Amino acid sequence: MDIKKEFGKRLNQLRKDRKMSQEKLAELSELNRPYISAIEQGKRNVSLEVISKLAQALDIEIKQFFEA
Amino acid sequence: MDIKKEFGKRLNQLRKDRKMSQEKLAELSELNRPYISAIEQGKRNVSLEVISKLAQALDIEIKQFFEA
DNA sequence: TTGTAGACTGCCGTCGACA
DNA sequence: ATGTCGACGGCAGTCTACA
Repeated sequence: MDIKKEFGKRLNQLRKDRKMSQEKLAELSELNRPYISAIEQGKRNVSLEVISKLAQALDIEIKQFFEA
Repeated sequence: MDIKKEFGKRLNQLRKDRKMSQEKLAELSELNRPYISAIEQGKRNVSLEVISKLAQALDIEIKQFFEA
């Protein structure tokens, strides 16, 4: 499957596991909410720095985005 | 350390482990050589699709970029 | 073989607004 | 709480060329 869609699904999963809203994730990651929405739908080709910010916000290591 | 620098160092390490030139890596990943050079020096904020291409070229999984 | 420069196109990431 | 739109500035990624 497309890497963007995979990443988006994983992000959505990790966020929901934490019962966190897109709004809250946007705040913690210092990104904006519509952008988080698009990422979770696999519409955006996010950069390393965005991946890093999201990992920090979710309190995980980057590699966890790419593990089952 | 800065995530871009970390990624660059790791890419350089993985490439050299395989005794591969930047030129060859550029060819396999369908990127261009000057760009590979900049990435390895931590100057570029690469995207998910580029990370994916580099992983394929090196025949590794993406998570290996983010493991020690 | 690698680093660097300049110029270019397209898209990332932002923001306000509406459903 | 989430999806979507439109407009925008800045930078990702390309290419040629030279050290």
